[in-house]
Amino acid sequence: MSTIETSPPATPPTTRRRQARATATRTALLDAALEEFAAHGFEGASTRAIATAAGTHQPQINYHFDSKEELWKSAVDHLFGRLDDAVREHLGAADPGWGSRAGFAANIHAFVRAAAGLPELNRIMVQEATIDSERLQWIVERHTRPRFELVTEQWRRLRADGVVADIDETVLYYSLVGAASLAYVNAPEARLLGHDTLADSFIEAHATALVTMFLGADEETAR
Amino acid sequence: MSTIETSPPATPPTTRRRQARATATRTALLDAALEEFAAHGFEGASTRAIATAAGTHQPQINYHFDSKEELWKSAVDHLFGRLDDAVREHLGAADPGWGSRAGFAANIHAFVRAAAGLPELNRIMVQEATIDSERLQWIVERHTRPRFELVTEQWRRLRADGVVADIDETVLYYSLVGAASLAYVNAPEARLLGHDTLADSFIEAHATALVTMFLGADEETAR
DNA sequence: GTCTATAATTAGATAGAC
DNA sequence: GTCTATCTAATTATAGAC
Repeated sequence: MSTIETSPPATPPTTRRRQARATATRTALLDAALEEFAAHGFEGASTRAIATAAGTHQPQINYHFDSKEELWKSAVDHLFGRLDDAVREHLGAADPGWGSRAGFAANIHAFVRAAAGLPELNRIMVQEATIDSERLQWIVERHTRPRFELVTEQWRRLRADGVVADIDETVLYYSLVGAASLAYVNAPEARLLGHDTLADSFIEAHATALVTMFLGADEETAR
Repeated sequence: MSTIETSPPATPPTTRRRQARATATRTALLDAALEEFAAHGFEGASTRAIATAAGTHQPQINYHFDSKEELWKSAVDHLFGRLDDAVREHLGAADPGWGSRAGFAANIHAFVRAAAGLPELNRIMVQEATIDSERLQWIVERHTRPRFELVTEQWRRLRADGVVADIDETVLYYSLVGAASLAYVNAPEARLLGHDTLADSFIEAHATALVTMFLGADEETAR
């Protein structure tokens, strides 16, 4: 029927436009919240400042997210989604998986580049992980634990097969994540020291160096 | 003269006791401030909570330190002093210096152990380094830059001599500091994941692993 | 759904008694 | 030097007009 291309009488254009506007407000609030939470921590961030940065007013936060805490959770979920997207993008179509030295190396490379592009993620993580709280418990069960289990499990296998160095998997996890993220978490500090850690040349040198240090020289290449 | 062992008339015991009490209050406030600032960041920390944790009242902070900002600076100075003490202690009497592989290794080992014992230090650093501010500029010029210059200068020399891997010194600095500190900064998170990163066994395995990864296997030992 | 106005709480800092 | 009481400003959340 030809009524398909006309707007349904039950939902007039004004409603649709209002919904689109509401979605835009929500998105703007999420983006602004990420920056504020990353810069000042949950308790130090101001909902007024977030709303102003999003170009709207402070009560909109309670309308769209109920509370400051729910806004934070939504922002963190959104951020981990972007991390997964970025890692997948950097891995490319031919994802080699984690089960070999080359696969683990590709994932380190992709994670370093993703971490550089999303400094807010590790800034929020490091600010929340310093003290036990309901928020930390929420983020650990929802986001950290699955990733921790994946990396440590794969390292354990490679280690058992003698492919990588004889290093405890928890030691490996925190050393690797710390080595991969601090240069971007502390980018403002590095800039004051005279170094641009967000430059492509730094990121590439960093990723390559980490693969060499954590996995050793590639014997395939050495032959 | 025998008057030496009697208390001087100009400074009666009550004054001395009051001064001792004041020093105790100052110290208690500094210790409490370190925990609060490390846990919640500068803006999230409450001077009321700090005073209560120190067993005194909130106006004492303004009396002893003028402002919240001055309290923070005093706490950070105190903390870096403790870091230097801890590193010196872990190095022991026979400090080999930085100028050789063994010396660099000894300093990595000592820094890991010191970082594990002072998690507040890297927590405060990572919270301040995420955004440019007057506090960040203060801490960089006063504490970070001298340490950054020392480490990168020594690495540059060892690298030029072919003693260590061909890795940029800024890449090395942030990878090393990040790898050495995250397990202790994020100790509450690790505990929720079921791992005690503050245990001696973890610290020792961690320090040994970092030396191997960043400096390669010791050829002296390999012979 | 968005706005203004405001309630209720908490923040850092100050005044003044002792 | 330490305390109680309080000031001013900022916080999150809510009420109600439009």
